[in-house]
Amino acid sequence: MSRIDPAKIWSLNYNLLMSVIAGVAPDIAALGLDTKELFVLAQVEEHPYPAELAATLSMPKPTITVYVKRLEAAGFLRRELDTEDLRRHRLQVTPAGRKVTAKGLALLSEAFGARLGRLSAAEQAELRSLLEKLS
Amino acid sequence: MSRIDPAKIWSLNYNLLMSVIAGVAPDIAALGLDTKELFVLAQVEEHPYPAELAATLSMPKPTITVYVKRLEAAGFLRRELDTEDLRRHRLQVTPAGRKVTAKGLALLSEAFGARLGRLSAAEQAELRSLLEKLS
DNA sequence: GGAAATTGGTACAAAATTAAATCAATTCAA
DNA sequence: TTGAATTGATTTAATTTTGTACCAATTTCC
Repeated sequence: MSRIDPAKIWSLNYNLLMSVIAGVAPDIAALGLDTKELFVLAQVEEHPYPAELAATLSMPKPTITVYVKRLEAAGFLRRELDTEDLRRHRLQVTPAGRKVTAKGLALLSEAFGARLGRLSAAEQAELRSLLEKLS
Repeated sequence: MSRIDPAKIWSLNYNLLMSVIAGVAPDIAALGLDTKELFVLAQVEEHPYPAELAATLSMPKPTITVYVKRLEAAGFLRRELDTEDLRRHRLQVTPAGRKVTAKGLALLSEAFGARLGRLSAAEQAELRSLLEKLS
């Protein structure tokens, strides 16, 4: 059995993810959202503070600032000062934001689902389980 | 059993890859290379033409032009007109380029290998096999 | 053959992203 | 307490990335 090179797996995986996202980017853009904005929006419920978003998405803080500002301007997000800690801005997804997130993720699911379709249900579950262990 | 949401898997996977690469980016930079340049360089042997690189890496052509120019200036790459088709520029990795690629990929392997270490050898092989089916 | 369409690559200008510096609020340590 | 250090977020300026338009070489199709 050939030795497994982690960089090889990483790159394989990376190219796969990028090709999928490049494929749906135009459709997501049609929702009035760019892909990075969708990623941010999709994580807000779980991570309602910019600093948390920056950490989980591995993005610089100023980048998050920019996306949040745009998402707010688009009416997908609301910002309010956190009463516990006045440095923090607690983010809230608006109903419109929730709707557009669902649509965007549906597009991504459709596209990536087409690839996943090459795997059996059991293999898909296995993949998810492996990735969760790595995360 | 819970229904598998492809977008969920995609995002999990994306955050994982980004966090790994963000972790090694400084070390790769210390080699005089940024991460995207490393990805380009690592694919040149397999895809020696800019247009091919753009396709496999899902990057716009002008982006490849920029990276190739920098890699050439750094002495990691050589460019020559293809004798078969004078529109194409065939790329060649130089010995210095080969060396720096190996170092960069080693860093990536080390970082991602640390994550993969959470999996058994059999699981790692399974992961690779699943990803190959998807690619 | 030779126009029309396609393909590979680049230049330039515009847009996106980020590093560095900054400010304000909180926490820590004495 | 209080002042030093840390943390959350933003601004500004610089760098990176990319869309658009373009040129040159090749291919297609009449």
